[in-house]
Amino acid sequence: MFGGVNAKPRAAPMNLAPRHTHLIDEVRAQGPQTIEALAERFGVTLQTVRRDVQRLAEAGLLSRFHGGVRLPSSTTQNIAYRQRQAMSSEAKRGIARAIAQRVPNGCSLILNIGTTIEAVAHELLQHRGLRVITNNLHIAALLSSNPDCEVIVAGGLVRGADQGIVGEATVDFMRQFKVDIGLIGISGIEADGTLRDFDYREVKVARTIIEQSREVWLAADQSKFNRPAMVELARLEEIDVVFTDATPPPPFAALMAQGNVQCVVAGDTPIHSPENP
Amino acid sequence: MFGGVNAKPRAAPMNLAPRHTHLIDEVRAQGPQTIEALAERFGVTLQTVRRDVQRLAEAGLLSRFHGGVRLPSSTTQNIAYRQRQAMSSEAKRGIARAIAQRVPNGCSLILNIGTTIEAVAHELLQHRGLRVITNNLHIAALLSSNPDCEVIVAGGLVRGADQGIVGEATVDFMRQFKVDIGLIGISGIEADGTLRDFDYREVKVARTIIEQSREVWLAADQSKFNRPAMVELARLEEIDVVFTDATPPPPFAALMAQGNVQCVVAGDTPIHSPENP
DNA sequence: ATTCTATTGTTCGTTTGTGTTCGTATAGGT
DNA sequence: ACCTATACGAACACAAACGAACAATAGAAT
Repeated sequence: MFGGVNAKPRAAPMNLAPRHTHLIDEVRAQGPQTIEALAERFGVTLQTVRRDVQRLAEAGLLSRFHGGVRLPSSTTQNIAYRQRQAMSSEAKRGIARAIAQRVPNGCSLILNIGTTIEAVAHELLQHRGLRVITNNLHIAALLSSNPDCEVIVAGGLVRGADQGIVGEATVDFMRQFKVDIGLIGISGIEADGTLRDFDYREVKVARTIIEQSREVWLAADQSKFNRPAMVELARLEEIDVVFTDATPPPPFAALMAQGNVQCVVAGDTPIHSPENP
Repeated sequence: MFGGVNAKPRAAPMNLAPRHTHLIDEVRAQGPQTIEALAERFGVTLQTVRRDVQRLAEAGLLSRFHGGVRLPSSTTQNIAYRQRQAMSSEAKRGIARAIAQRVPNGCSLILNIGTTIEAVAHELLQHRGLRVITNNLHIAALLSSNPDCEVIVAGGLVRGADQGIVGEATVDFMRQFKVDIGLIGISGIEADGTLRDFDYREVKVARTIIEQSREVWLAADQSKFNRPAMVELARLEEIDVVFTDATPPPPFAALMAQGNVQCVVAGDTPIHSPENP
């Protein structure tokens, strides 16, 4: 044909070539890379790398800067605002990290409602072979983006306030499973050693989690100690490990010791890696 | 020389040829393969491999790129899903609006997986007194922000690609309920009147939805007609109303009439409000 | 036996990916 | 603020891969 003016039909639905996936892997593994380094790494032209990078950036998989690329800020996933909000608290993040470090790869977990627990889920994104059961929609959506994590969401009524799943059906559903670690958040711990929450439907779920877990961990920042709440959930003695961000006030140290409850204060504890962090 | 050594038991419309299975095994074992390598491996021409690969890719069993194929990775599927979500959004919205207009306030619904169904959920945000059961995380999160809507999410395994919930547990959970309207999406409707999908786990859920609904509505844009898919889900006669965005091609009008299936084409139909709009 | 259908091979026009060149935009130093 | 080295993106050329159409073949249905 002669130099006809071809109306370009617009290349829309492209699939990823193998080099594209390797390119992402490279950036994931090595951190930010220059275009030149990538070109040499794959034995192609600079222009070719630029084209690759442009597409990947358009798809939101990479973030480019003058001269190179890096991973997009905080792993691209469309996390809800309240989730970022949850992550923004330094104390929560510290607790979350302390917990995540002690979760071995390949184990089974139950995670329940609460912004602290959501922070933990975020820290678990890099773990491998986890099997997670949760009654928190945010956590389910977040962790299902980890291809190496099997996520099971509990059925039941969705609470509008925090997208938590509660109710009888949820309890029934949870009873089908038995996991290595049950991780729960809480509204308040009173001085008599009772754990309490506000929503009795959520309390029933938490109780079930305790029953169905071989080991029970509690995440509770310092504001929870001596905070009153309506419904009794459990007693401190039923917990195996408490994670918090500051040494608890007087009555609680004794209570924990007496109940044989281990207490981990995020930040100031030595980290002896469990199996394979 | 192609010695068709294997006697095929049945020449069903869309079954897996033996080479297809081997082809997937090969990719599973060896990783990404070029079309040329596969052609040589099986002693057939490039074009034949392309045809095989095209089918398998449509079924979601493989992911193809220029020059070859690989196993579909969860990131790949995720991208594909977002592209689908962005695609033909105008048609989807039209269908969604037509459906939402016919959903009376205060009724109970089941919504399943699919981008079109998600669009419907969007249009239902202003309805009041709905009770919605869904196995789609996006829909659950979306509708739970409507304070006047009771959302029940089904339990089960979360599929990474589209945050759909599938599996045995999901089916069991769904069986607890009986609703006014079951609304399902679909991958393809063949000319013989069978509704088909790609993921058999999702098919089981859809079947259950049909069983547990007093009335079954189907949302299917025009691209779904005559689109082949692997797993049979149901027959057209089991549907009460089909919602689409353009008059279906010839064979389907007759099929619907014969099966006593009402067909609503979004946009060109008069809207007689059902009970209370 | 014949007819029909599904699958494969063949051909050819079109699309896509890559390398090359060149004018423009950007970052960093003086 | 200026200047310069370097990165960037558009345009073109070429080869490989792709998909549609047609012909050939084997197996099943009649």
